[in-house]
Amino acid sequence: MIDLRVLRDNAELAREAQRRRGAPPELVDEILRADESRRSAIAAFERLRAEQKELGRQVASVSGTDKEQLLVRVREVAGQVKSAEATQAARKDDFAAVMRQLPNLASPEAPAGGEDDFVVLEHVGQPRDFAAEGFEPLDHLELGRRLQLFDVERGAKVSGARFYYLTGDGAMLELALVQLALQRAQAAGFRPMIPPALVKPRAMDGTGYLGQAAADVYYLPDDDLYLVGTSEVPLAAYHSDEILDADTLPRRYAGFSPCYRKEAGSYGKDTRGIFRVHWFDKVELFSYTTVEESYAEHQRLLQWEKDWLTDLELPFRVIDVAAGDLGLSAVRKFDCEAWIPAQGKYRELTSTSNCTEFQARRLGIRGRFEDGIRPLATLNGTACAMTRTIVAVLENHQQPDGSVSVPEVLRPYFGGRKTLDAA
RNA sequence: GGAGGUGUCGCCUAGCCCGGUUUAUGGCGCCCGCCUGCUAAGCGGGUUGAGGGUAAUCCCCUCUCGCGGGUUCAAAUCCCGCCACCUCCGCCA
Repeated sequence: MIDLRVLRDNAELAREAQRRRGAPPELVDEILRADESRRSAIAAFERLRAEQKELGRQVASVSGTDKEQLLVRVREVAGQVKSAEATQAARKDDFAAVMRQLPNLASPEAPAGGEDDFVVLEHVGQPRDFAAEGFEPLDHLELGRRLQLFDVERGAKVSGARFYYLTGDGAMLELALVQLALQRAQAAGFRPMIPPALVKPRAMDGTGYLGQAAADVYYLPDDDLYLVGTSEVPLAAYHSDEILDADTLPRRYAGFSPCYRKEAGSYGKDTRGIFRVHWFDKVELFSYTTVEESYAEHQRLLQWEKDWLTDLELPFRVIDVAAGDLGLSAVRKFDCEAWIPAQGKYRELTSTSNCTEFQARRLGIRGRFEDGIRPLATLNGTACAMTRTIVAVLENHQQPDGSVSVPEVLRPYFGGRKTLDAA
């Protein structure tokens, strides 16, 4: 069951954190009230249940008129137990329902404010000066057309807007990125995983995606299954309802899966090319550790992402996402945004979140420590989201003749080729 | 999709037909002790797990026999639904 001691002890802190992310602080009070009535209902039920049990023992050991008399009393208690049990169950449900609405508490270190209040932590690499090189950069769609790397027209014909086919070297480029990302992740201690992309409601809700992000999620009503928007979901649910021994921590996984997103509310945004699509493939990093360790682990995930983008020779910046833009589950989030020349902007390529105990509580993921059993912390981070990485690689590594130079680290996957050229 | 079978405390297993001291039997493993040059063997004891109460590693309570309902004063045991696994058939990559 959910441990509320921290929330009780830090009710003021919790209210403050709620305010910071724009959620109603009354929710904290509501939760504490629901918790109280749940507790008293449970206590009442347990008292009656104990009495019933004791009477039952007596019934079993007597016979004749004594038994008949006892049974009268025992039936009465049984009735009370039944209603107390129902009350208790209802109070538990009430509590669980109100508890689910509570977002994770934003870290005090996260910048205050909303979507636009992020803080830029650093810039890595220099955007190319195309003017100095004497040519105007093409956007990824134009490059993709010339090199026949993907086909958005036929994607739309077959599946609708925001779908695409990766073709030829484009398909090979994705597989190269997958292969390299998984290899590097494995070398860094992450166990490669290919998880299911359809999950039950529990997994989706437990990771926090049925809250404010629910509109973005594909659902199959006939089967009561959701299409995941990231393999974070099956990787988090992997250890649901398990107790992991402390000496097996941290557990690190790298999942490769398709990701499905409705992109509701983004009509008209990023409609060109494959920058924003309803489906893409992604390698995702995921860690289970302790809350105390989670902050250092978060930095490690960020460092992994920075090294990856650096090795792909992409210029990028790192931002510290503001409290109001964290989503339900994260206490802190860092995004790496790569420079996209044709847009003249930095755009999100990777994102890493520390969810502390939020997902672990909802999914029943606990650790066994010397001083007892506690929820773990979960963290996730993008290793490589294929379409956006392809966009960034194409645009940043394009050459005046419309070809694209292959980053050094990817060349082994192209038989040593140094460029992608028109067929 | 169809038919049949199975699901018990870390693992194996008894109990289920015939509901009641089941706080679930036994073995393995594990822990403690004895014995023994050492080790093994042997002997004795302990050992389901989770949640909660409490200052508390004492103690107490609740839940726990795949999950959820039902019947009953009482369910591992009877009834219904669901899930997972196994075997066979069908279909299929």
